[in-house]
Amino acid sequence: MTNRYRIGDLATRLAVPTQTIRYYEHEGLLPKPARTEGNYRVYGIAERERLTFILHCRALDMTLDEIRHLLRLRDAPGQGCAEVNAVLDAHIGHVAERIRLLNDLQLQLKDLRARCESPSTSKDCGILQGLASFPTAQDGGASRAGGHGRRAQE
Amino acid sequence: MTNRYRIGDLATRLAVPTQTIRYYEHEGLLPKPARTEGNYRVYGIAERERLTFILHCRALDMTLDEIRHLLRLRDAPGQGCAEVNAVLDAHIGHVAERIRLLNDLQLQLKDLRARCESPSTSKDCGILQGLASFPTAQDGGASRAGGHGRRAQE
DNA sequence: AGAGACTTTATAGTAGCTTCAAGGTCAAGC
DNA sequence: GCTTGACCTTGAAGCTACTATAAAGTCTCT
Repeated sequence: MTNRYRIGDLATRLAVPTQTIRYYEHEGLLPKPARTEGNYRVYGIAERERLTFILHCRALDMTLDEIRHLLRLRDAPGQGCAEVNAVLDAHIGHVAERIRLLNDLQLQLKDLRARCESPSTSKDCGILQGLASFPTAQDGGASRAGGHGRRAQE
Repeated sequence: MTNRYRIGDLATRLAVPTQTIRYYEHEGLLPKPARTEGNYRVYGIAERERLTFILHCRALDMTLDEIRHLLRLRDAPGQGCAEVNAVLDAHIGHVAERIRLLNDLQLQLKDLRARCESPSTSKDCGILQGLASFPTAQDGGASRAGGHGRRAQE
């Protein structure tokens, strides 16, 4: 029976760092596991499935808060699942919004880039001038709400 | 002549928090400004234009590192501007990649969402089951490199 | 008994801010 | 002169979702 794992086993099997598992425990996404005599964490099938669930959600770019929410719903099997749909729909909405913002952004960037096709000195560079005088995005543009976070580990 | 600002004036005019201006100074994007007798920062037109440049770059979702790079090029007006083009092209590439990842994600999310159109109990919810058993994105999917950072200040 | 792989906890660092705390400065009003 | 309130100062902590490091303890094999 391979249904008892130490943290490293679980980490290897699910291809996630051990620290991340401990972090999820710290954040309350995973319960505090049983311990061996030597104080090592011991996980069973239930925990493995719970972690799999979490990792799938993360792969879909949900925040830990969204995942916490889904886990709570998952832990209440008698409840209706309308709320599950709501969480997912909200997430789909967030992603759609981000895509929209990034597409806007891409248009602006290409527009800017087109200002300097012919090499000149940076004193006369259409791009640098564009960045200095471009109309500030008052409310229609990407503003600073577009979000960052690319380059997680490039 | 309205070409001397205290930090609050500048912040109001460019619609950015004062702390952010101080932060950019700390990060070396803005130079250390002159001070009044009472140790208040004083800004002139040049600083205002520099900050405008920075804010436009941020509105285009560039990182502070990218902006630092562009500012350095801007401060060397005799240099060719091929490097400006390169920075911008790289940034356009980053944004394109993020859009691609998010589109993938959106497909997966909609697929998942389609598993639960009819309301049932969460014990039988197709979405929760899908999240528990979905094939883990080994390397082709969005994985965890897709980046976060949405909801900067929702 | 000792080497090496694994585990434990606690702490600090990442990006780009935002928020807070404790205090100093300045102009107006009484 | 003194107070009120708006503004400014610095420094430190908090946010997300980890990642990395350090110093120590445990386990397994020979």
